[in-house]
Amino acid sequence: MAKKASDAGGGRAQAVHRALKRAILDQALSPGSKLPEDSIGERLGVSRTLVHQALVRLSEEGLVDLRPNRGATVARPTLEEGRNLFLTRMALERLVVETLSGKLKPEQIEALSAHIAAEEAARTAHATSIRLAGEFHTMLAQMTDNTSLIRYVDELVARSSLILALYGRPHSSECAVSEHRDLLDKLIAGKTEEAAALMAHHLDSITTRALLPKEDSMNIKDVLASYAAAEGLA
Amino acid sequence: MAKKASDAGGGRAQAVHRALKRAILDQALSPGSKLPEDSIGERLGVSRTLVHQALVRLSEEGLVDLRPNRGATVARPTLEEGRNLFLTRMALERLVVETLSGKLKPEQIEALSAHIAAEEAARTAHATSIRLAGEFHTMLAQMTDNTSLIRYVDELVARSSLILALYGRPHSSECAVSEHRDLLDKLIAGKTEEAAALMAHHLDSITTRALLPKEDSMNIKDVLASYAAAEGLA
DNA sequence: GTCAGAAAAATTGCATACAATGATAGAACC
DNA sequence: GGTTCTATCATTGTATGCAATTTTTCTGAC
Repeated sequence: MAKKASDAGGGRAQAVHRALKRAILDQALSPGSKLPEDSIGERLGVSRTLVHQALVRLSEEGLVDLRPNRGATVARPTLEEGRNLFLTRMALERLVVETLSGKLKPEQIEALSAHIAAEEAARTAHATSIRLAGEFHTMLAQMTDNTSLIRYVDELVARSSLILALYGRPHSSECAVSEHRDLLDKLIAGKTEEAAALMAHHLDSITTRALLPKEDSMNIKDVLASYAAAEGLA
Repeated sequence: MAKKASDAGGGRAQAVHRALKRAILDQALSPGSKLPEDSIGERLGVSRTLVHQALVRLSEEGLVDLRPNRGATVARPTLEEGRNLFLTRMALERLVVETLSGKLKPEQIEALSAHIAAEEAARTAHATSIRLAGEFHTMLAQMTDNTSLIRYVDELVARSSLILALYGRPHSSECAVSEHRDLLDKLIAGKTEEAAALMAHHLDSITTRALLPKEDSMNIKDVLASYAAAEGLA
């Protein structure tokens, strides 16, 4: 008989890692949330050991802040980190585009096309929209067959989701879907430079569209600051 | 009182990770070597738990091959992985160069210059030569203040060392030192494109110079294959 | 009411212990 | 002699337990 479904794809350690990662990216755990090892372990039915390992790994991936002896929290990347992250993404995804341009196989084109359709269908659901948009980029990376490239793009896309969740405007990812389709067209046609430019523009517009603090994500200090100013205080 | 020197820079878990990483990169542990958890733990004076965590982490970084329930070995990257890895490096280090060009501060220039001098001094010692050459690239990355970029370049440089150790010709890194100095000059002068081109050429020449199997690293099958061909067999 | 200090609780870091999986060696059989 | 089955051993994967550190709560003074 097969192993338990929850173990799919590796040991339980990896399962815990995936579960937490998924929870963070789905914003079920919002940035800044505390992540106590034993309550997580209890909830997931594993020991603290495995949760600890998963948290360490997530902190290496930048999804979790881990301060020694003081516990883990869901990461709250700064705007500066966000901008740097998108710069790195751009460098890597340019390589993805260059690698793939004119070399996509029919079934790959099929899969990408289907995914874009799914993105269009999910345009209203904000959270899944972000997820699907990210998955498009990881799909592209996957097709390069370059393991380090795949890993890094995956990580950066995941962190990007976190950043978009933190700083993104409500409807910032809507326009991106058409850009995905345009990009795919250029890739199929083998127009490498145009595709690369499109990818650069795509990521740049995500950055500039999103990387401005949205109103309701301001912290208490910021909120009070404006009231204080209005009253001539502090 | 300060902590024990061996703990410097984080918990013991990280100390174990650094120790193993260093041992691998120094080729004290050669590619393919078995890495049993308890003997390592005994030797380092820590429990298997920490060794296990370090090995998992190293496997994520590509320095260790970890097969479930079958133990860890020092990674033996394939030539294909090596080529892909250098492609990824090129994409990222181009970003490093673009970020740094014309913006190096005097003390940074000083540090880089001193490092290049050290490389020249160590030209005879093959192992340290590889290490110093790598450190030059990680120093550059560090100066970008882009944390994801730093992390990925660090990782790729480390893996590159492994690959050079496996496939590099005995004296393949000698010429690279002068290229480092040329690159620094272009960076200081702010000639971004020239610097980027130089970096590309630098990495490319490392690749083509090194990524051909050296004679004594061929495995039995390969060795026999050439004999078989010479005799008109198989 | 607030502030400082101390005791208690909660939480992490690590080691040890146990269970499960794979490797190895020996015996039985062909 | 070689092959297969089995029993033993070695090694990993995970849980539990203990010590250390941090946070919280309680107490008492001002």
